[in-house]
Amino acid sequence: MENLFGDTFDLDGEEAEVAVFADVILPVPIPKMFTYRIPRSLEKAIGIGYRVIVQFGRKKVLTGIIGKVHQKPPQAYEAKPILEILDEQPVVNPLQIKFWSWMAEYYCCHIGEVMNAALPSGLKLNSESKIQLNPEFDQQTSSFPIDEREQVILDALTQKDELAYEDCGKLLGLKSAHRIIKSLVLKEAILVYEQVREKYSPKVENFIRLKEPYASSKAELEKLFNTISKKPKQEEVLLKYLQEIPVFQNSTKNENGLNKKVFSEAGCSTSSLKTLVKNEVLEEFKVIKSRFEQIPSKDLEIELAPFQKEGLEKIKNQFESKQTVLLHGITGSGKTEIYIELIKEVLESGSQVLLLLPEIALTTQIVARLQKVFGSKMGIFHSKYSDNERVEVWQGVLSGRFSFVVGVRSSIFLPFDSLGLVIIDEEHEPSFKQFDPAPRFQARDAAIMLAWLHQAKTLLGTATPSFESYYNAKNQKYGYVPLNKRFGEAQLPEFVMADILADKKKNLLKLDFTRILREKIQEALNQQEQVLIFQNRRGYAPFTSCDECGWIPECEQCDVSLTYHQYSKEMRCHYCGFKDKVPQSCVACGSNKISTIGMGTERIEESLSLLFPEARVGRMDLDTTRSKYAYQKILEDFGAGNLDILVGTQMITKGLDFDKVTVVGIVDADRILHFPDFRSGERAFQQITQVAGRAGRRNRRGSVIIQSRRPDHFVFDQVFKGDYANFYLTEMSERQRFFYPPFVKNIKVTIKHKESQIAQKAANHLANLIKDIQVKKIVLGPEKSLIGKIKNQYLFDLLIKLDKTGNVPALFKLELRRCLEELNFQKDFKSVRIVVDVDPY
DNA sequence: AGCACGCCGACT
DNA sequence: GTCGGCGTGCTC
Repeated sequence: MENLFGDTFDLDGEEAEVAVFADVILPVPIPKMFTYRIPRSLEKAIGIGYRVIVQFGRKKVLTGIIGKVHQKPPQAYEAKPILEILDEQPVVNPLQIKFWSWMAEYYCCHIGEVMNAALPSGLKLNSESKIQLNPEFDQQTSSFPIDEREQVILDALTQKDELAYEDCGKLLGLKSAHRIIKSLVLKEAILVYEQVREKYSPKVENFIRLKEPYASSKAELEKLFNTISKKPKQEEVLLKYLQEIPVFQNSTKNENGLNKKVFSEAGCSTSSLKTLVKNEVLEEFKVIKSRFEQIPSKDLEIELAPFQKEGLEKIKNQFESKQTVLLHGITGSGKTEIYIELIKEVLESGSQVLLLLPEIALTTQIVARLQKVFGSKMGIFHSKYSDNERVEVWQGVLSGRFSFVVGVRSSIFLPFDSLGLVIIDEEHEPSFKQFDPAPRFQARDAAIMLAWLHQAKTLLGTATPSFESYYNAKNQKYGYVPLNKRFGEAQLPEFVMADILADKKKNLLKLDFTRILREKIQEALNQQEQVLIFQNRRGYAPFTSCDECGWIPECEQCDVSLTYHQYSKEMRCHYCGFKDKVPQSCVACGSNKISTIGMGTERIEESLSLLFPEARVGRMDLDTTRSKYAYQKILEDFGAGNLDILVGTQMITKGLDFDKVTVVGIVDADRILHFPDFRSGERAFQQITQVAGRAGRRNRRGSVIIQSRRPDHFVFDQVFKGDYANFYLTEMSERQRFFYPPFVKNIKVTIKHKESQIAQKAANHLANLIKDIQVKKIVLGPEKSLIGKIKNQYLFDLLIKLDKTGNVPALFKLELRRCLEELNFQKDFKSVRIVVDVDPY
């Protein structure tokens, strides 16, 4: 109750009659939180970050997260109650809610979408609509007639207590049983309800132990052996147990028991085991096991080279005044050792550490190395992890089991509460940017924000900084620490340009390989050394075409040709997932001369086998590393010397240290260079430098052979000299002249509709609305998207180049939201979908 | 997004 | 009539 001054006061010493409300974040793309009423019974046990179950809409039940607790009743509607609280402790902390809100605002999406990306789906609950018989219902006395199909449902419900909504349709052979169910509900014959199920299930293993009195009395045990001596199978089981668990030496050993699978592995009879359990000699019990092994940490002393020590000190110095530091260390300069030292120090101070790695680097040596140092306090967050594994990492961070996490892009969402340091390794990697779905965030930038929220430091490490980061370092926004020496005085490789066109003219180009590259490979093979061949993935998608007329199978719903998937032997659309059989004859001319051309790497692999029949050639790309451990296996093979040549995409450039690699070849550098994108120069520099870094580490000088049609391009020269700074300056003047990032902020808006005309009109209209926003900017387009149609939706793009100064971007985004609302308000454009991508790639 | 509701054409 | 296809509007 409120008095005149707005104060609350107690009635008879009881608690004030003020209802408590919660703003709940729900996984729906609606730009707000939803206010629910907290029932009295739950008031004490609720706060920010708890998962709750609420009803949303007519019937659907959803998991949400409490974003705010307050006492302001909503004006326009009656708040529904929270149905249930799922947790004893919050699974999300207030800092995370702040982080989510920031992300939604910055990347122009909804907080529900952020939550969707942040929570492992094992923590999200789904509800399923079910029906059951209404206990009040009696068909005899009911005044409603039940028709034939309704009877089918009712009969089914006498067999089973409940039926899933979807199954009712199947039962009747209908697409949807909606009408029937509705009618039955109206007749009060059935009840509809929502069933929620927890998705996460802990890993449970069965254990066996000896029961009393045998466990504590030798005499009893001897008696037992006498009685079962005629049953050799049972005796064997018992002996196996006693052999593994010396019961009388240590009674706790028996308490903990023996994993049941030990018996089956030892070939003991499982039925005898069962009998012993039944006869109460042994007992079976369940133990919840972590999905992650316990690994002891060895406090390995790592001796830093003097230049690394110096680098470390510089980083720490710069952290005094700067939140973020860019560590620009050439390949082989030993950034990992520096990370380890820093991580150790921060962990000792009691704070948490997050190390972000690009996806493809996560399966490599660096992780194994870190694990040796940090053991079980290090959590790994993988993109190939199952749902259950993700939930366990999440809970591990929550419980404090993991104070240090190494992970991919999405690990910025883990429930850290006291980060002290965030490291982003390979900071320049474009894979830190999420394209689809929303939130379309750049994990590096988001991590810097996250660190700021924690008042933590951020270290960006790379051999080839992104221009954005280097620019920030130059402008004193970030600290900057260069590391120019290679560990162990390893030499820079020798660079050789191979002119594709010149060789072609002289007929020296064989199966895409120039003479010089072939010679270098042969040399290496003769010396028992290894070779890496790099092929860019872009532009080498596998496809199928007709040899007679050139027909290429295309997706019916999208503007792209179908790609050939070797492992499943089918044609697939990358954009909508459409699948088709590999065509046996040409649809256009009927010819049966259809050929399928695989990935670029596949072709290169074949060519190499033909050119060097004695060499053992391996391949590593998306196709060959689809399974969880395939990646490691190929690398192990190569590392052990079971392969002479390894062909691969980007993957082979990540964190590999193979001493025996002396030759690195880039088959087609032009594909990297001439990509229609303002970042293509930057990318080319980065990729070539990274690939080159794999050549000749320790004591041998390696060679890097680059094949190109334009060997005189200035990028190559700059890469050879390792002259990043100069290359940066050249490119940056271009970017400044043509208004590219980092001089402006790019925002891409994509307009989608299933009718080309409407999409175009809407795009034009939106462009005009945006042009009217009163900030400094350039609006380009609308233009048909690179891929004009996806999933039967026509796409048009707008690109906004925005002044970055002050609060212009924030202001603009606010106005942009208004424009989008205004557009969708017009009745012609009601079903137009719009996607906003801030800082697109 | 997901789901209901309502309107409409097609087919028994 | 009844099925199922879509467009539209709403969700605390």
